[in-house]
Amino acid sequence: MPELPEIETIRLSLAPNIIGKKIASISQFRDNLRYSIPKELGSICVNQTILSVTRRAKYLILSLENNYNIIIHLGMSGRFTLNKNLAIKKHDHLIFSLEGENQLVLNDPRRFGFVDIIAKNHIDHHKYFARLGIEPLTEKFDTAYLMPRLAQKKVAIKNLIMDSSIVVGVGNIYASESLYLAKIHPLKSAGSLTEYEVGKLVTAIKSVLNRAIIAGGSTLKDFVSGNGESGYFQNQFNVYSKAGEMCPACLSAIERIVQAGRSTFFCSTCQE
DNA sequence: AGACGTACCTGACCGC
DNA sequence: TGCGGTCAGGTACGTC
Repeated sequence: MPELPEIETIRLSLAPNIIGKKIASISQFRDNLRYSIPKELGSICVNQTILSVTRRAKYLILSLENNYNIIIHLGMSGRFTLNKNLAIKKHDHLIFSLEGENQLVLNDPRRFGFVDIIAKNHIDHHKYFARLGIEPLTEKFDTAYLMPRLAQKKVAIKNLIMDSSIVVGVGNIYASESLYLAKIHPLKSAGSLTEYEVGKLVTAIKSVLNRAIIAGGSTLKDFVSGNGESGYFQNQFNVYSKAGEMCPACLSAIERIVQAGRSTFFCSTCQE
């Protein structure tokens, strides 16, 4: 499900409703998602107030007053929503009951997501965070940053922009959409891009991600914000999931190929 | 090192 | 109606 814009959408929708709220209790319905859920989750979180909700890459981070962070990754199919004491649904794995009647519910059918607890001052050294590249929506992500990291690389540019050790948050949807916008062929080797092309790519990534956040993310099947609302950026896709349909610019048929086991969509006329 | 493939898991969809 | 195959937004790890 979620790439950077979807996680950011969840963060924006949850923040005003959970910051300052105390976690009254935790209900846990299984021991593990992709990885084990820490046994000390309850003892660390209960009776703690949530001070902030931030995002790093595709991780949601709930900071507690005791200097611990709850780390949540939604994998491919996770939802993290604020509900009012509804009945427990299939694939609800973890419920944070807040003071009052609201509950934060983690629901994840495929269980590719995971949850961890990290002491605040250790987060950058944690194994999930230590090797992460920079955030694409910061000023530091620019041609000067990216150019030397592409140099000499034979890997296809599509795979490279999905490499979280270089730049985080660009998943399979937004990789295809960004390359289309930059008019760069997804199979092109990263090291062969000119400085001009790298500049266009940087601009395209920022533009696609920002527009997706404004649209509340992309709902392909089941994405919803923290308030349960669908996104609508999927209506603005130019190429993703549109094999055989017409390129909006040149009317050629959009093609689908497979790279590193993932579908890539592009226009071979516009993206040379 | 880098380029792959595989594993993790459920559900939706398609053709037969 | 059911069965088998394919595909799906992500990440870590193993192997050449």
